[in-house]
Amino acid sequence: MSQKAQNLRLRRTQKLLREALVELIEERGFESLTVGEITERAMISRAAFYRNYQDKYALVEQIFAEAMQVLFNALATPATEHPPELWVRFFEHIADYERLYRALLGRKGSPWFVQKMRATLIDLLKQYQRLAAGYAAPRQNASTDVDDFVPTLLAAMLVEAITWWLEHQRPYPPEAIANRCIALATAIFTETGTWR
Amino acid sequence: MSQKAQNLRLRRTQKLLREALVELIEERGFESLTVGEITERAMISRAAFYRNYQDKYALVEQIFAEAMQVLFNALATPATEHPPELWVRFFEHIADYERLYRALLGRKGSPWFVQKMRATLIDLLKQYQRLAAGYAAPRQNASTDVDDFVPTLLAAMLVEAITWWLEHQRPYPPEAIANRCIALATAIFTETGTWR
DNA sequence: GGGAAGTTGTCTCATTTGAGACAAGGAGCG
DNA sequence: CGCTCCTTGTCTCAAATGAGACAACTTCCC
Repeated sequence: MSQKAQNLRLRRTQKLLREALVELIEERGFESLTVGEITERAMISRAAFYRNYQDKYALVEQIFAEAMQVLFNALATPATEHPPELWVRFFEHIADYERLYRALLGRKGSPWFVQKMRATLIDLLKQYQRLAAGYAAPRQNASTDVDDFVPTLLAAMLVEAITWWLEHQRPYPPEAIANRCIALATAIFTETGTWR
Repeated sequence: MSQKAQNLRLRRTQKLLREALVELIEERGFESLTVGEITERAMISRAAFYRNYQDKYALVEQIFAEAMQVLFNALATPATEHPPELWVRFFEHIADYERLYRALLGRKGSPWFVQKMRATLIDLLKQYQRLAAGYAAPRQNASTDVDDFVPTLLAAMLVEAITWWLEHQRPYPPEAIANRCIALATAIFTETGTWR
């Protein structure tokens, strides 16, 4: 992975594939795409694709994993940040990768990827939940009472929020959508007693 | 040439270089660009550049030559076309390659390329002149009395027209600018007695 | 003038890629 | 069912590229 990252040819191949993928999803949707179409648009050989990826899903997974890495690095930069800032940065990240997320989550996107995005958000939400709980009132045995129910519903809500935001040409800035989502999340956490 | 054209890697390398070149000209101008900058942006190695091109001028020459080839193919498609159609197609071609020509001819472009463009247009104008003369009144010894003076001035005028058109966001369609240029050219040809 | 830094143009060798063929397995259709 | 067409996933060998070093040259700045 670190070996690959510094190899110009592999990075270039991946970049060309990523751009071709986004273009083709916008034109024809993800599910019906063939590996041959993607590689033709990307101007690389089909053999080179299969040397680097198992299938088109593996390509998306790598692209998504790298985007998440960028996000986590951005989130980790100032260590002493307050929780709300996290979600602003999250939506800023979404805005940075707008074309990618709109393609994958939108009408022509992939149910499979939507599911993947939800799973990632569930993890992020559980981390956030622990963090917020820690800020509010540190407990001795906080590690066991975090269950999946509320994060699962919130993740679905967030994916919808992202999709709506991107498909409506981002009607307001990242801060605004982040704050609205935080308000909703806080309400739900409070309501269900999971929060504080 | 025909060998190279069907080689995916060479075509891809050229395409990446062309896009990087246009981007960098827009940002920093042509003259001060280094080969290293272009190859870095294009995500290819400097060694690969020098394997395929002598220097950055050779790169521009190839890009321009291929654009001209596309134009000539477009011009040649219907053989029984009237002269005016030629210039409409010419400006349509300019519009197709807008970014390239704007970068190379505009403020951040290259005097060297402007000169090259003029030379190409002089050739095209002389062909057009012979063609028009042939349509109007075929002569026995038409090949000797075509001199360079009027084509040279007209070419300079055309380059200015193209540059103006592109730098003003193409205020009217190809047909309109073509017809205006034809009107001017006809006036000059008529005035100097070179026409008919 | 002279030194430092950057650029050019060239080279070699390891690595990645392209072309093309192949079997296997759908998907659509008569 | 059987047929055709397309896609997948894998393989080999030839060809292009990447990394890195190099001398020669320019530019810039002291």
